[in-house]
Amino acid sequence: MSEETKSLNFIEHIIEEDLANGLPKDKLRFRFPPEPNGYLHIGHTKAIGISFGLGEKYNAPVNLRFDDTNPAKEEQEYVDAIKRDIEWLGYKWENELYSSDYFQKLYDWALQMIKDGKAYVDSQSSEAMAEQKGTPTQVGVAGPYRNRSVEENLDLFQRMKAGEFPAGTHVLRAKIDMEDPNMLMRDPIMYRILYAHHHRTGDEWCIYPMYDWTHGESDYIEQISHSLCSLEFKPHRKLYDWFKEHVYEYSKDKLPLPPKQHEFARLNLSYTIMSKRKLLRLVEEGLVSGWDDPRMPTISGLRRRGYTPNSIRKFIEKVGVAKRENVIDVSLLEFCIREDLNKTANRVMAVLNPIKVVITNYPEGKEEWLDAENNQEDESAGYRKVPFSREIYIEKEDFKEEAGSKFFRLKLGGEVRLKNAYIIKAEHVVKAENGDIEEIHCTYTEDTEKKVKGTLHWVSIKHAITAEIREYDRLFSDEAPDSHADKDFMEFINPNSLNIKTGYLEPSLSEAKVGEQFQFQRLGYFNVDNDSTAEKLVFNKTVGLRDSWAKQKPKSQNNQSQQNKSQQKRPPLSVIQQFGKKYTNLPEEKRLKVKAEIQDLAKDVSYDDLEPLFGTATKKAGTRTVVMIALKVLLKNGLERNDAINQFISKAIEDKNELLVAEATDIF
RNA sequence: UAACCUGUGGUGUAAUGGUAACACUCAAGAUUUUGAUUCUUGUAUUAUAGGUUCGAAUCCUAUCAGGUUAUCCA
Repeated sequence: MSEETKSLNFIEHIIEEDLANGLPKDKLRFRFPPEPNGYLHIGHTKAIGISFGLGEKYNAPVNLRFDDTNPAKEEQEYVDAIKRDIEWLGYKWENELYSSDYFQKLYDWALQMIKDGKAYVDSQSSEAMAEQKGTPTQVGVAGPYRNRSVEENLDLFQRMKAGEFPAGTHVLRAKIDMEDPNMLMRDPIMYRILYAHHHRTGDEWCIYPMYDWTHGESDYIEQISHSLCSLEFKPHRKLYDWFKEHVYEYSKDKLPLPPKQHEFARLNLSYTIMSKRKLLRLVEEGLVSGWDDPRMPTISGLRRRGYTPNSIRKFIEKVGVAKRENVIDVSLLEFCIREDLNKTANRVMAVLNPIKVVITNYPEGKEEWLDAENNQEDESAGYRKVPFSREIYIEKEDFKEEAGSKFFRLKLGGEVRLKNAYIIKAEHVVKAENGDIEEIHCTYTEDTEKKVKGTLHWVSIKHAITAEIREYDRLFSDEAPDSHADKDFMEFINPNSLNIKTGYLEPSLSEAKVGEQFQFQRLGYFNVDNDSTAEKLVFNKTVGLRDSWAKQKPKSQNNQSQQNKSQQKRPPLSVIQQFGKKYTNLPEEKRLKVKAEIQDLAKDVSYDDLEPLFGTATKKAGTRTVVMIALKVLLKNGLERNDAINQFISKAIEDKNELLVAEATDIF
């Protein structure tokens, strides 16, 4: 029910308006139209989420339509993968459809267009046509075949279909306007000859319709009410509408609803690439193990990495829908998966960088099976037993011989709690000749009520099982790897995006099944990879836990430089101007604070920069006031008065705003 | 330098002429047998300049910035 109070995005506004203007609700129909030439990635999820989400919201059908008009690139493998991914995300399509189902209909309409003089066969080379097309700043010119007779066009087009011509010799073009400022309107190609085997129609056709001719008409045939796509199709809209208006004239009796296209900004994720072509390159050049490599932004990659459908849908919901370019921070995706897994994943203990701890006052050979809560966020998750013994592993970085009071973990002479077990105290260390610590000798107490600051996870060495642990880092070291005109995105590949190690896990994990998800306590969320076998467990690290301790350590270099950057970014005067906008509305206490800040900033402002602001509109009293404050500082620092200054001040004294008058009088 | 689109905290999204809000990030604190979770608090925003209006993020004009468009791809 909280849905009702949620604000609408611009597409929902459009739909609401259409409904208000008389579109019956049962005419609402959407579609998701992938080309089966690659795997779906997180960017597609946005488009999927929008169209299928709208379907769910309005209880309207959503078609899954494969835009399969280019047999050279498309394969059944991709159709299967796309269906699997959409299903996995939890969406249900009304009909599974293919643009290739409409080839005959499209062909019939094309014949009609030719008869109406709206299309013609061109027989030039693609180079010649490109030349005639002009450029964005220069209009195109008509080619020599533009005015062929209807009979000739009809004859040629039918013979194109019959396979009488080699590929590339003729095309069918819409006859629109070679001078249109929108280049897509300069007689776009509708059909080309292609002798390729189509994954559905086989060798039935040797002419294939182009995207613009196919896509909109497929929407129309399916009676899609709102055809939603990403921003780069905006210029296509004019052509979409042109085709639509013509076929509508031919078929309005049977197909009464002309669809409308609307465009939204597609999703970009920081530190990743979204282009299918580029993702394919990563696969083909072996930089990743496949389309479902856990580092890939593909849906299959995210699935294997341990992302849940829930978390991805939540992410898309949070990202929103609008028309401006955007780059979403990966931290939002990480937040969504943590939020989901925090509620559902059972907690277990695993040590990834082990160091041996010997509990000297615990009897040799003794073992205890202690109770451990599976998930404190979920009471129904229950308890399990974990074995404890004299020798355990803890993480290397959980121990320091000496450390300050901010280090809550184990140090010599210090006490720490072992999760689900006892409290131990580090007595001394055993070192190898090279100085490396080999063992930490501790004593334990059974008084677990005692208050200690730190709690560590651990595993009993005798009982531990081993597993391969795959830890991932971002695939690219650059925030926007494919946005550099002068550099190939491959230059930004992070060589350390995969780190494989052996982990020591509590024995309950020997039962873990492929796909099962856990929280390795204090480390992160992990799932069992497909590569796991009965002999060898393999885990993927889905995402780490938030770690405010890790953040503290590199503070000195990291944070400061970041802060400096943001401070340097804006010149002092523009900061002052910003203050000016709200200055007159601030509560007094805050205003004084701001004023002091302005006075401080004004020291770095030159008169030449300030003077233009004397001309600020009369009604913008706030800006004039802060300029006055800044001016005062400049005068105090030795600036000579001139006519412009005097005029500015005397005009201010006559103002109706008291703050401005006060500042001006003060200076006067 | 043609046409079209877009400019709201660091990031993303609301507010549809009437108190600029929500989420993530970041920071501080409380709780905690995970330095997690949870809770509280905080920093920070309408690209610029004019105009219309009692009142502008919203409408108008200009400027600036970014993006898109020239495959027989989709």
